[in-house]
Amino acid sequence: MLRIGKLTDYGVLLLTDMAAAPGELRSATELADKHHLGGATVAKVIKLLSKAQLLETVRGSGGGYRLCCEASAIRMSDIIAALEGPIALTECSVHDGNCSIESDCGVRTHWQVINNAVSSALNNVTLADLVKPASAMPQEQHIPLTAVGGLSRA
Amino acid sequence: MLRIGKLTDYGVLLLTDMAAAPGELRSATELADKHHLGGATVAKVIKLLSKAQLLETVRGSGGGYRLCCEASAIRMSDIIAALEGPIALTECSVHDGNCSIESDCGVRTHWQVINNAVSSALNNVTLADLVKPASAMPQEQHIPLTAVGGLSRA
DNA sequence: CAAAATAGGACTAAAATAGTCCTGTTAACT
DNA sequence: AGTTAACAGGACTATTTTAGTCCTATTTTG
Repeated sequence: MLRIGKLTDYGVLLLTDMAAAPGELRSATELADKHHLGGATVAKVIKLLSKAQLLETVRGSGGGYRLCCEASAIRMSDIIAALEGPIALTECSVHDGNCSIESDCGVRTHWQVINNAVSSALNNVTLADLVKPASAMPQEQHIPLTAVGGLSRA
Repeated sequence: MLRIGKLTDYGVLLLTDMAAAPGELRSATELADKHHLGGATVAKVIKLLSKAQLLETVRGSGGGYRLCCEASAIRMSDIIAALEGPIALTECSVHDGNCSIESDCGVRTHWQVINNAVSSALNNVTLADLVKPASAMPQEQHIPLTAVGGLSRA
């Protein structure tokens, strides 16, 4: 299973919630209560999102968080990058060098191809798409490879 | 980092190697030596690929493995599924039910959207694409979301 | 100055992954 | 027939990653 961490899952949940009431401030505890998640955990997730500037924060009593911008401007790839680090399927695609089998590997460049395909997919789904009813989403369709490549790390 | 396991990495390496000399039989130890990987580890990876029928196997002395079919018929999604199980980013997209926050979640359906985007990308990269020189791969290109959806679990 | 928030980092516990090993089966070769 | 080279399958262990918690500092309102 090509896996994404739970924290990212929570992150998407929280962001989706916030996107539903744009501009409103939400405190971490408020969100934790609402979604039945641990307060500390929510705080952790939200701090990461905030550090990545996907959220605007207001400090001090009465403060909280809100989306940095329109839901349509927040891409899935941004969210994942914020919570799991750079989108890369393998080590060698993130920092190019020193894997043990590097010398004869020759596959490294090819992982880039795959990474690009995935990044590209993730760049094209935004928070706004998640808020829309799922029925509005398109169905299966073959994408020729020539339309898939690209994107080194936007 | 949206991560794929090391075993999958090895798997791609081994398959790529085999794709370069189609039809030739390779033993697990031979492959391990060639790529400086542990014999037991290679055996494990290769047995998984074989169980998923991406490889044909010949048992007994002098036996070994070879690709089940043309490189262009082996999709990245097949390889990942063989080595990591069904392609799904979150638990709840694989077996629908019983996550702790299920009741108010409402995001579950949306993960499907994301899964589909990723699956689709992975369905459109084959072993043959990895064997080709990377320069032959297409560059960045915007894919409208309407072209991305689909694919419930091919 | 007290209370309600966020900021940031350190620590612990739990889960997933990688790696190893063992025992059984199949087939070639002598 | 016996020995050897290979695959099949599963169990186990160690390592690494991830999740979750907690503590201390800072900011701002009332």
